[in-house]
Amino acid sequence: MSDTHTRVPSVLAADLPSPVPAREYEDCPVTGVLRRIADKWTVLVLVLLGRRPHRFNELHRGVDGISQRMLTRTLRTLEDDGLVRREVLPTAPPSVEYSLTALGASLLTPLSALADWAVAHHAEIAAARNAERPPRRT
Amino acid sequence: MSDTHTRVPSVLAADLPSPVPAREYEDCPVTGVLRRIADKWTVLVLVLLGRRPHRFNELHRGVDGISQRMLTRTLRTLEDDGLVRREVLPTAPPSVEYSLTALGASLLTPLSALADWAVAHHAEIAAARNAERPPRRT
DNA sequence: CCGCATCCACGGTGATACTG
DNA sequence: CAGTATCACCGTGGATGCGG
Repeated sequence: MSDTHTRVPSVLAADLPSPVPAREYEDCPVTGVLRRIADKWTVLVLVLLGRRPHRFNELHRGVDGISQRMLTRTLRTLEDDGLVRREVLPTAPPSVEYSLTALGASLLTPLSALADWAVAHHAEIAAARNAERPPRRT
Repeated sequence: MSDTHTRVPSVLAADLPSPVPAREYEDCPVTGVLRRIADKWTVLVLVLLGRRPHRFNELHRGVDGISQRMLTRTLRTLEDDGLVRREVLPTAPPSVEYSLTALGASLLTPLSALADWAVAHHAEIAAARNAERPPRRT
């Protein structure tokens, strides 16, 4: 594996000029969306909601280790971004159901592609990370 | 758009039991890889290197706004994870060339899927974010 | 049951200056 | 040219307790 700077399909190779002007990366949808979902809990919540709607404490129990604060924050941000829908059910006491919007559901597909890559290659990354570094020659 | 918790293909829906045990998300390759590449500059550097190899200052000029410090850090981490290869060229003065490894190049494909989604939907996210919030009824 | 407020620790990021 | 070193800021996230 030596010459691997292949032509990349899709927007990754197509969109960015070089030098990259400031707006191209500050407003970069790719980086923006990535940072949006790359926090500690968002992906897991999306995955659970991708299976079926959940109530708040159901998610709280389902995502082991998450605090109420972070679950609330995560759900609120997902709701604000239109990825998750919040519905107050007329029960007693009131319960709240969270489910994916169409937008949120559509995100799961490309997320799956990245997930597959991660599952397939994370061991290689871990191996490379643990390998000895050659001395920093300049 | 009301009932959108469709069956999700791939590992996203398949792998995680509910309740999710701690190890399933702490070591979660998906979240791990996401957090790995979701910093401010990594994607942009990967994109530029996906087109062709670059020298250090070439990248520094190519990614407008990045500091020397962050470029060094980004490249070092990418190198440590086996996504980028660093080669010292026997010129005078010595120059250093960075290029993608096969692993790094393979990441660009799923990244493109997410990028396409981001390009297609980031406006909807922005619109939802700017919309008025209904009052928080409980 | 659901969510918010407060306090606090940590890491990512930036500005600047220095070095082989 | 290709980095290192130092200082400082701020957003993320964890713990705990209160409120509707």
